[in-house]
Amino acid sequence: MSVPPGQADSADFIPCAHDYQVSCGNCRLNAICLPLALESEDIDQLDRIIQRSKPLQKSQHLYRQADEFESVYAVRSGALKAYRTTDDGREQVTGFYFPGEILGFDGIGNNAHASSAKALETSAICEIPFSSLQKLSSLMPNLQRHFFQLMSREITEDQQLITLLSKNSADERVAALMLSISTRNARRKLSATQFRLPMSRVDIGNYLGLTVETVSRVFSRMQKLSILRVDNKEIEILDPAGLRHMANLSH
Amino acid sequence: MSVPPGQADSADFIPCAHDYQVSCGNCRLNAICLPLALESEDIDQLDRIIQRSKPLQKSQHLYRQADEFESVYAVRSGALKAYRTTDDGREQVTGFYFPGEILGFDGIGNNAHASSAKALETSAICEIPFSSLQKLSSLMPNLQRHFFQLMSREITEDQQLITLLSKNSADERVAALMLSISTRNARRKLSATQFRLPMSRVDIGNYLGLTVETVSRVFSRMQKLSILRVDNKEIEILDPAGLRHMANLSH
DNA sequence: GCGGCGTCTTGATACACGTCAAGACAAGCG
DNA sequence: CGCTTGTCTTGACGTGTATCAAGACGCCGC
Repeated sequence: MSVPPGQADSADFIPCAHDYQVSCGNCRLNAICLPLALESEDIDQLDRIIQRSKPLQKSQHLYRQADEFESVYAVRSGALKAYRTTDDGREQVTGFYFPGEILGFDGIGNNAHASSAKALETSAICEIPFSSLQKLSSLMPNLQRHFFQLMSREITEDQQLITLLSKNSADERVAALMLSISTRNARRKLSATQFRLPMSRVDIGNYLGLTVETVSRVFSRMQKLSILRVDNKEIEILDPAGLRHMANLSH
Repeated sequence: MSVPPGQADSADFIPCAHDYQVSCGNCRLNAICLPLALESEDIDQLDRIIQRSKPLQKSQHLYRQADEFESVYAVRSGALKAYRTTDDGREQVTGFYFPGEILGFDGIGNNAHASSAKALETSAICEIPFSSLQKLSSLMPNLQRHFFQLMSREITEDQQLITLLSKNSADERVAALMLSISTRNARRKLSATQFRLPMSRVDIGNYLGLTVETVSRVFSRMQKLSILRVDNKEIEILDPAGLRHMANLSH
C-alpha cells in the first residue's frame, strides 16, 4: 500500500510514510480529541487499543446503518458525513465530522449503528474498539468522564441542530453552518475565514433541511451582501460580524 | 410534608404515604429505567446514592439551563418537558419525559445544564448524583454500559427528531409524536390507544417546529379522517394503522 | 481539445405553513 | 354565578421555501 499522492490540501495529514503509526502522544490533534490529564502511562494504554489501519477513499463507508456496533472512530484527516436512511428510503445527513472529532456513538444504544458514515474526501481514521474502551474506562476515571462528556456534547449539538431546523430561516441555517465550520477550523489552528467545503450543496441542504436550490440562493445572497465570497466549494468569510448577525439576531 | 391529594390520573404513582422511600428493587418502573442484570447487592448500592426527595408541582423547574450540573434524573410519575432558550430569547422544546425515562444527560458535557426541565404536571423524581454514579460505574461494568446506552439512545432519538423536522410535513410530525407517546405508554403497561396529553398545544408545536394553529388543524384533520378522537388533551387512537401510515409513508 | 455528465446557479410558479384576527371553550376565582 | 384569563379552534390571507425547468460551470476520459 503506497502513500496516496497529493495530500497538499489536507492540512491535518502528517506526511510520513508510516503515518498510521503515530501515537496519541504525538498526534497534533490530541488537544481536541483527548484533552485529558492522562499520565503518559495511560496514553500508552490507550494507544495500544487504538487501530489506525484505515485510510478511507472519498465516498467509501466507514460503517453502515444497522452494522454491528464495535467501535467509535476519531477522524485524523479528511472529513466524513453521517446520515440515516428513513423507512421510505430518503436520507438525512445528521452530521459532518472533521479532524479531531469522534463519531459512532449512536451505535452503542442498540449494539448496531443507527447511521451510516461516509468519507467526503480521502480520510485517515483511528478506530477505538468499544469493548476495550469500556474496560479501560473502568480503570481510568478521567477517561470514563471524557467519553461521557463527548456523548453529552453530541446530544447538545443535536439539540442545537433541532433548534436551528425548528426555528430558523434558510439564511440563518446556512450562516450557522458556516460559522460552525469556521469555529471548528480555528480549533485546529486553521484559517477561520478561508476554507474549502468538503461536502456538496446537496449534503448541506439535506443537513439543514433545505433544497439544493435554496442553499445556492442563500450563498448568492450572502455574496451579494459581501458577507461571503463563494467560489464553488471555496469559501471566504468577508464579514464575520455580518455572518454572525445573519445567524443569530435577524429575527 | 403531606402527600398531595388527587393522584388518580397519574397511573404510575404508587399511593403510599412513604412512597419516596421505594427502592429501585421494588419500583414497578425498574424494567424500563434499569433493565440490568444487577445483583441485589448492586441494586442496594445504587439505591443508596439515589435521592427521592423531590415531588415537583406543575410548572416547577427541576433544573434550569446554565445551572451547575450535578445529577441526572429519572421520572417516577408525572411528565416533564426539556427546553432550551436561544440567544434571542425564544424557546425550543427538546423533549418530553415520562415515567421510567431519564433526563439531564446534556449537562455532563460542560458541567452545566444545556437545557431547562419543567414539570408538565405533578411529578415524582429520582435524583441520581452524577459523581456517585461515575464511581459506581467504574465498579459495575454493567452499570457503565447501561448509561452509555441511555446516552446513545438519547442521541438516536434526537437524530430521529432532526429527520422529522427536516423532512416531514406537519401531518407526519404530529402523527409521529402521537405514535411515540402511544409506544411509551405501552411500555409502561398503559393503554396504547387512550391517553391524556400532559403538554399544551403550544408545547407540541414548539417541539415539532410548528405553530399552535397548525397543530390544532392537524388534530382536526385527523379527527375528520377518523384516525383520532380528540377531546382537548384526551386522545383516543381509533385507527392505529392509519396513524402509522400518516406518520411514515405519505410521500 | 472536445464531448459527456455531474454539480451548481438562476428564474418562474405553486403550495404548505405562518401570520393575523376573531370566536369558542375551559378553568380559576371573587 | 359571571368575570377573567388562558388555551384551543377556525377562517382568510401572506410568504418563504419547494418544485419544476433550463442553462452554466467544472471535471474527467478519450
